Amino acid sequence: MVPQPQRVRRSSRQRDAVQESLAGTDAFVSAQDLYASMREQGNPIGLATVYRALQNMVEDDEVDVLRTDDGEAVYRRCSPSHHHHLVCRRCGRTVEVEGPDVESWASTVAAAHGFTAPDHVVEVFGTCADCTRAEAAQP
Amino acid sequence: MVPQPQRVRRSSRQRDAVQESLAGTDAFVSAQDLYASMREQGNPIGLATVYRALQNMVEDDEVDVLRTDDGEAVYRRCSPSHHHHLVCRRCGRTVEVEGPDVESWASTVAAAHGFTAPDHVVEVFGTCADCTRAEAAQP
DNA sequence: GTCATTGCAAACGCTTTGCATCTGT
DNA sequence: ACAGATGCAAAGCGTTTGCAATGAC
Repeated sequence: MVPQPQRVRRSSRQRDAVQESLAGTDAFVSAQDLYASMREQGNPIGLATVYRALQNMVEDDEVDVLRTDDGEAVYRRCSPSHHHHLVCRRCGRTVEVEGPDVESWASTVAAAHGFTAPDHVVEVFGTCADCTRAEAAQP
Repeated sequence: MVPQPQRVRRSSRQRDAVQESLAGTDAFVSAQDLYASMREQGNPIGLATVYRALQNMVEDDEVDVLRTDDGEAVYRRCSPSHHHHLVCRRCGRTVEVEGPDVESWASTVAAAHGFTAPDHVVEVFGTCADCTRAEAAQP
């Protein structure tokens, strides 16, 4: 495995703004959402710049990215170590969780079928406490 | 929960062809791939029809669908019961696996954070035996 | 001065939709 | 005959890219 050359990154107002915006939430947000909210807050930025900043952060393992069922990419700042997510299907709030059991289960299953270099994606969806309450009040 | 009205489906040459095409493989394939391979095999069909047929099958729980990292939807015929997938990242070959441990882990984690109605997505990726051999021969 | 970054608009690729036509029942 | 299915082309939508201008170091 190559240590990957890690391109030089210059800092800039826009890049910092994206990071800050991402730091301000616990939810997975799309590039479009970020773009819109940054503009609303009087923070001029180009859509392409948002995408490029996010791409860079993904490369640098500063954010997690996953695809929604309708194909949109959503991003979230994350801790650098391996982990999984518990995502509220209503409000998008996210909790990082660890699952040592899952890790071993995944590699066992892979090995049992002759698969090597196992990797896995585990996302748990649910309705968070607040939203469960909200749904009970107004279904 | 509503028993879902389950729309009427008429049979047709094209629809049957899509089903048959899906039945012939163990891999997750995209709508575009299906479209291309069906045409190659002298089976005229419209791209929109492929998409519509696949949508119907997903609604009827006849196929699984998931998104690749680049946002393409890929489909695979599946057994009706709950299960997870072990997918070869090289050739797309797929094995359905069960993971009772994972099920319980997911609901435990959800409950621990006050989340209700847990659901989860677990996909294990790896390189299958054949592809591991192929990679060793030609990296 | 050099080279990464930005913004815009155009290009892309996958997917969906409108609509007239065809077809299964 | 009625309602669903088809094909084509056009539209949608999120994302990427070309390119000239700008800004960091």
